[in-house]
Formats: sequence, C-alpha cells, structure tokens
Amino acid sequence: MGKLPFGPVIAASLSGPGSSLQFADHQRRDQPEAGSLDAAHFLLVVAERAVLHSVQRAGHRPSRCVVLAEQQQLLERAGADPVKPPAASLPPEQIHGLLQRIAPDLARYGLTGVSRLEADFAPVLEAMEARGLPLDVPAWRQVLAEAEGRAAAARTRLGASVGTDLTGNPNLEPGERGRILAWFQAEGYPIQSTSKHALGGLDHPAAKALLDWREAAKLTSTYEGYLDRLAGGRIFGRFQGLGAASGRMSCGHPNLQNIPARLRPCVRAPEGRVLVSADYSGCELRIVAALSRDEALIEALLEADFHSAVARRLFNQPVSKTENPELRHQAKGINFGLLYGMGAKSLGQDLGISTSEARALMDRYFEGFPRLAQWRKEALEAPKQQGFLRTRLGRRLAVDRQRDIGPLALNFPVQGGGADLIKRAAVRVEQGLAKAGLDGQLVNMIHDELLLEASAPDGQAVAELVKGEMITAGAELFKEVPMAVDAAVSANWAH
DNA sequence: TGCTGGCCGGAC
DNA sequence: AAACGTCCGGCCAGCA
Repeated sequence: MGKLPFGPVIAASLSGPGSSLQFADHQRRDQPEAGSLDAAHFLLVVAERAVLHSVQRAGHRPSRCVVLAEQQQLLERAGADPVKPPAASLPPEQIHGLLQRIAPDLARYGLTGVSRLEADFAPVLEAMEARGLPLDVPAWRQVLAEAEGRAAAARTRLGASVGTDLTGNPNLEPGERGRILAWFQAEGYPIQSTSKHALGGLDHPAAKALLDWREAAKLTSTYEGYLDRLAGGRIFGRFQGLGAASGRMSCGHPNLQNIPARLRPCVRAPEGRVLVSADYSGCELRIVAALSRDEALIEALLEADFHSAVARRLFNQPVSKTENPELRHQAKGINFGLLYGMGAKSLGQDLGISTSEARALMDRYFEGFPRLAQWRKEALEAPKQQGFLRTRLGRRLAVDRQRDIGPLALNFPVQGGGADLIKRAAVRVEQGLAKAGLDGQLVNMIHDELLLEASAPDGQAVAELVKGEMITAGAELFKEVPMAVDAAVSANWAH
C-alpha cells in the first residue's frame, strides 16, 4: 500500500494577524456570495478555498474562517508544480490545538460537535484514500466484455427495428437523443423525454433495444477507464470529506461511491485477505424517527419488516412481503419520499396513482404518525427565522431565506445526520481496530456503508467490531432509535 | 479545439 | 399550498 506524499493539511490563509482558520462546514456553491454572510459576526466555515476567495472578493472580511483543504485539492491548486506540497502537513493533535484556539467561536455558533467530528474524521478519510480499492482485474474486464457484447447486440436489434444504412448501421444512432425523441413522437408515441422511465413505458422493440444499449454502453464507457488508473492492482479515488452540501462525502477521479452492483463483486481482496462490508439498514428512516421522536414510527422500525409494519398501521390490514404486497409497496413509497420532502404529485407518479389519491394517502400517513407530522412543520419553519439548517450534531447549512427551501429543510437534517453518523462510526472503527490490534482497514465509504479489507483470520472479528462501533455511533447521536447494521465477510464486495 | 449546459443514469 | 434530496461522469449540442 502506497504512502501519500504528505498528510492532512490545514490551510490557514487569512488576511491579518491572528487569523487562523480551519475546518469545516459547507457553503453551497450556488449560494449568493454576499447577503447571507454577515462578515463581522459570521464565523465563516468553508470546505474550499475558492469559496473563501470569492467571499473576500465580494468585500467580506470574516473575523474568523476555517478551511479544511484536502491534499488532492491542494495538489490541483498547486498548478504549475503539482508535486510540491503547498503547505506543511499537520498531525491530528495540532488540528485539535487549532480547534481549541477557536473553541469560543465554535461554541458560540454551536459548531463544537461538528468541528470535533470533522477534525477526527479527516485523518481517517485520508488514510482510507491512500489505501485504494483492490480490484480483480480479469473479472472486471470480463463484465465489461459481456457488456460490450450486449451493446453490440442491442445496436443490431435497433437497426432491425428502425432500418439500417448502407453500412449496416441503424438509421437512428443510440446516442442521438433529439432524433430518438422526434422519431418516437413521429411514430405516434407521446413521450416527452428519452429517459428510462419514458422509454420503458413503450411497447416497441426499438425502445427496448435503446434501453439495453444505454445500460451496456454506460458500463463500458464509464468503467473501462478505471483500469487505466490502477496501481499495484488497486484503484485510488479522491475523496472530498465535505463534498456535498449535506455534509456527505463525495468521490471522483474515479468515483468509488457509485460503482454499479454488477461490478462490485469484481472488487476483491488480495490472496489471504477478505473484505468486510457493513451497512446501516434504513438509517435515514431511523434518523427521522429519532429526530421526531414519533413513537409509532419507532415502534414500526423495531419490527422485522419496517415497510410492512407501516402499511399495517396505515391500512389496518395484514401486510407482509407476500400478503397484500401492493400496500407494502405504497407504504415504502411514502417512507422514502418522506426523506426527500416529496409532494403528493411526485408520490402519485411514483406509485402510479392520482395526485389526489396520493394526497389522501399522505394525510392518512401523517395521522398515523402525528409527531412526525409535527416535526416536519417545525423543520419547515425554523430556517425561515434562522437562515440556516442544522443537523442534531450541529452541522449547519446556510440557506436563502427568500427562496423556497421546503424539500431541503426536510432532507438536510436527515441526510446530514446520516453523514454525521457514518463519519462518527468511521472514527470509532479506526480507534477500535487499533485498540483491538486487529488487521483491518477502511478502504471505502458509501454514505451508509463501510467497506474494510482485513486479514482472512481476523475477518470475522473485524466484522463484529465494525458492527458494534456503528451501532454505538448510532446510540451516541440518535439514542431514541437503535441502529441496525448488516455485516458480511467475503472475498469480494458482494451484497 | 475547448468549454458549457442539458439530459441521462449509476450510487446512496 | 406545495415541495423528489445528495453526488459524479459520459455523451450530445451549441458556442466561441
């Protein structure tokens, strides 16, 4: 496993003496640069230097500001000489020292908890990034080769359906969205887009061929390139600890967080080692339940099949995966929509029912979970007064009071809370493994899942430790609802 | 040629 | 009253 050229960096670039800034929160890129930032009285906490610069260009001089620059960002910013690290690295203790110096400000803004978390998490993430993900290259190639075959076959079928030119190519190339849309409309199909949803509703061989082609071509076009980035059989992504406005991480070059299910089994531990995958089951729903303290919701979450339990409460009928499954399906639709601040219109489209039916369903749902309904009301009101959103830990996101932020106000505390949770869990796992002396290391994180590589003999113990720490992290942050974790030990990344 | 925005789809 | 969240990346189309 390679070593990165330098460690976690605290970039403290501020004008004036005594300006030391470090760490944490996130400013949305699409936020207005001025207006929401009241310079003198605002502790500016940014993820990227670029944001800070734009703020300064706008004439703001925050008295305190904090930037957590990750090493890859710094490499990119170094521009002409990307090898030379632009700043000295700081060990974790010094991060905490810096945090202590600005502790009064952090406390004043209620940022003590997140700042600690992000500071603890930064070195964990960096170590993970440096390890990379072990790939079974022949298996990966094999999946792509099969996809290539499917793409070619689908293209042939498309040609058979829409006709071919002199060279045998389809008259309608699968990438031409505009022409595809026009072609189907001319055929009398009233579609508005060429999305999977629209095309999937069509009973036409050309539509089927197009969808098959797209699915297969996506695999080959996107994931062939991963093999060019291999080093020692491992693939290295660049993680941004605060990549998303919600506080979630992001990953790119390449993205290791959206590897499709059919390629995940090709992520494989080297000989003599195993992969340990552990994911929270339904963690965002549990967070909603914890935040709202809705007894009925909590009760349903304690049952074996949550969606069925909700459906039984909604419809007063026996429901399981086999009995009245359509009711379970409806309950599941609302349960997820809930997390995104979905409206009746979208829910109806999702479930294939009318908007008014969907509205009635939602009304009934909130009657069954009254404290949940109350929490939503409060969640929608708070940012209008305060101008920002918060997670329970204190992570905050500035919002524009003028704009309608409905769905965001409902989603941020949940998605952001999930980010707090997994980061806390990762820190606990790292500490727990060190203390137990087990051979296990984080190699990937995907929002509610931890992926570790371990020695084969330690695999089972690592899995149990990880599961325990994830549950404990849940108890720390969301004590109202126990978290559930599924953990598995396997040679490859499988679910 | 390179950039950008829109569309589309993978993950959660 | 109404409100579908967060990313990354590939391809196409339009523009300079």
